[in-house]
Amino acid sequence: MSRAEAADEPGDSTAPATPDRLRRRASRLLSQLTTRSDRLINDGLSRADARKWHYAVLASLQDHGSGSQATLSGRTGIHRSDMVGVLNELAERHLVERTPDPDDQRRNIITISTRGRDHLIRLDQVLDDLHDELLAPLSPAERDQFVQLLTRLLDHHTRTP
Amino acid sequence: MSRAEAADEPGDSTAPATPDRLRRRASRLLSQLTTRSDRLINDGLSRADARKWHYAVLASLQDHGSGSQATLSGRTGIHRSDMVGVLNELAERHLVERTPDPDDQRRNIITISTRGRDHLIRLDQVLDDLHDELLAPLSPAERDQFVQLLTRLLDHHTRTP
DNA sequence: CGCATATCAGTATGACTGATATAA
DNA sequence: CTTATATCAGTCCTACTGATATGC
Repeated sequence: MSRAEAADEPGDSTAPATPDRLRRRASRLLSQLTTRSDRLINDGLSRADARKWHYAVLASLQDHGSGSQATLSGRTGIHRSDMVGVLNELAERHLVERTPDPDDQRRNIITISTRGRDHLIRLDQVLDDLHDELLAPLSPAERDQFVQLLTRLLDHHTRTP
Repeated sequence: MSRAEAADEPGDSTAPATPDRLRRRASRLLSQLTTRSDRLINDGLSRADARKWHYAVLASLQDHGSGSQATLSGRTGIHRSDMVGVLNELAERHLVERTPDPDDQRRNIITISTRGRDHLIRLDQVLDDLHDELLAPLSPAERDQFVQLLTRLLDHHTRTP
């Protein structure tokens, strides 16, 4: 708890209260890091003819089974109105199938195809490598803790909007 | 519930090693958390007639002294072409002054005003509260570690693009 | 000349809003 | 009549690109 900057003079010429206060703001660190993270991931995935949304949908289908577009929207965090376009791209590549739900004519049931499963395996490998690059400076234990902290924060702000 | 989301029992042979692999990807956690963090910060700052860029520029001026727009751009991470508009907003509010550099006619020297210093103090208080909300689920020690991990990652990716 | 600076116009992206048709 | 779903059109924000005028 020893903060070496307890005494600062606001009217003084050049005496910062905290050295580099900008660099300590979690919100700024988050958004700047995310900008770079997103670029890294997007570039890497585009080399595999994919986007991060593709991965999210395919992984969700694989891990939690088929579902309507609204269901997938909730699972992946992709907005309902953006889901249409993502599924169009996935269907074009024959990675998912979109069939009308016989029980509810408003819904489509989205199913992952065999090709989709294969693709997902590749994307998981690509993402493993990319995350290795993203988290390069951290030890395995630190990576775990980082993910854990992020998860707790996100959960908190997801349930408490 | 309809039977559309029924196949979510991972009892088959291809059960995922980690349940919910989507939720473990640091890149996804980062971008989703940043979305919420940005919204929190933007909303809070807009109630104080400010944006996060305003804070970045004012804090940079206060902590590192006056400088050209290009200098500020480097310090704050705000893109050169966006700096113009930010400084227009700050100058409108008389929080900074933009004077031509006598030594180099291409440059403007940006200086924080007394009013700007006062405003910065307010913004720092606002941001303290907002970060308290942002980091609510974490203990003080965890917040420090979170900031530390983010800093190391960002530094790595800033110096190694 | 090449280079840096400030400025402006425009792009690409992502999250989102609002409206609509359809069906429950 | 109200709600849910899928879809479409368009908004707002942010980071960025490219071009230009000017001065070093």
